[in-house]
Amino acid sequence: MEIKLFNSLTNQLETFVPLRPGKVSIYVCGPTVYNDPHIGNLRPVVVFDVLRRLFIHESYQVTFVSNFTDVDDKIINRAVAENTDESALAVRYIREFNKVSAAVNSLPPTFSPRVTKYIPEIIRYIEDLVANGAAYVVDGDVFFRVSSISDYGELSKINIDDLISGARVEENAKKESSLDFVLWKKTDIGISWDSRWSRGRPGWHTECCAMINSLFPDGQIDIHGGGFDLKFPHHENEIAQSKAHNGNKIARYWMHNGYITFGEDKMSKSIGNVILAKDAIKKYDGNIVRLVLLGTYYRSPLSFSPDVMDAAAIEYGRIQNAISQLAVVLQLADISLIPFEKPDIEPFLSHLANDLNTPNAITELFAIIKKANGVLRQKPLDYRLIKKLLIEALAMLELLGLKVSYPLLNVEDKELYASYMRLKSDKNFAESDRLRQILMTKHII
RNA sequence: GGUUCCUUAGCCAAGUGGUAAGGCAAUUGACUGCAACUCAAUGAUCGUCGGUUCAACUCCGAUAGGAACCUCCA
Repeated sequence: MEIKLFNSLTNQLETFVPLRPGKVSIYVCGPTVYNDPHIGNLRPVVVFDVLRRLFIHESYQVTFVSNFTDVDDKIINRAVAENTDESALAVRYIREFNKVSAAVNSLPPTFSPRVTKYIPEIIRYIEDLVANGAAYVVDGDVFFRVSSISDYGELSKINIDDLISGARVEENAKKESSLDFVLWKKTDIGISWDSRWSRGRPGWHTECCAMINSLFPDGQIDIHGGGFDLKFPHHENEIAQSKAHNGNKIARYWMHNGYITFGEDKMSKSIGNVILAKDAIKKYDGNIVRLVLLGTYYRSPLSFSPDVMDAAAIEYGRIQNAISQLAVVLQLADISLIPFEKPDIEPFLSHLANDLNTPNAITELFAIIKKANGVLRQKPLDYRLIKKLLIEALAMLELLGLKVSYPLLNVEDKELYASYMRLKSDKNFAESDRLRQILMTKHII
């Protein structure tokens, strides 16, 4: 199936064509690990996981990379404040991030590189840039020379002159131009490494370049993803460095997910209106959080509120309930749950393939659920149809990454169910209600 | 100051130049021994004002309101 993606670089919907046939490389900018992740951090985790699942379904061999930024001022400051070291702090929040990612059923990345493990690669990358004139050294700091490349601003669509005139940035006297950004920062505070320029640490923008350059041929990938806020300056600067270093734009397709808002405001650590991922998952459920995150087109802002969560909880319950009933009915009739044919989920897939339109895809899922609930009430049960619907629904849920469970009945369960039905038709309601309670506890009805 | 984007029923949220998906809530029915589950029906002319067009929510312009980026941030 043809997969169309909205490319932020061209601002157009484009048909996906891989760099290498049958393979897809996806790199998603991961978190700076200085704090508990909030639900906004989870949006790219879920969105790009669905993209990955779509590619897997379409028989691509997917390499999925998401990094951890474990060198950063915030980490250093926090480590100092907590009287611990950066590494311990980073490890703690990496673990926390992995935990909530797993809780929303996102597949673990193929690679999860950490900046601290790529220092030699980063230094080498910067050395290359200095060597070819794209970077310059001033007093132990290294800056990227934006004027050395063409079309700076092509991703964020920012006009360089406007950027310079409208800059709120405090001018750094060391830089040749206010557009130039730091690649290596001389420092005597916090974690640092030796380089030929100074003892210091890398700037933020080089890590992704160095990692991608190390992990992929020609330092080029198919899809680079992340939040909208990374477009500028982070991704713009990645493109700039890669142009200077490898002569390419690092990625063919750039995808940016929208923010999660709370009320009208962006949910942000600096505003302090965040809902932590672990709290949302604890209060509701990873599946429900995931359903909320997929209920809105990934490029649109998503408003998060208790109302939205409650609605999703009900929706998820309905999905779960229908799946469970379908599976039980089949088992009571001793029909295998193993698929007899490939599920036909064409409309669902085409919605996903249309730039990951998960809201419309979910609508297809609801259509199946509604149909199933009707079929389950028909008098002579149409087992073939029931099985077909179950298999289709499960295939959709797998692509969305939503987990549902259904009971597996043993002989005892089936006998219990039969007794329940017999007592009920005998109008022995006292006893049938007792069995019903047991069956309900086992989630069989 | 510069740039980009958004505005669809009570809430969430898709969408196409030809008279608006879906979900939650609500109301009314149906099913039912009771309950749970479930099903059906009912609601918006798409911020406002103009323009283009045979036809616009969907294109263009203006206006109001909101948001984001330009500084660490998914």
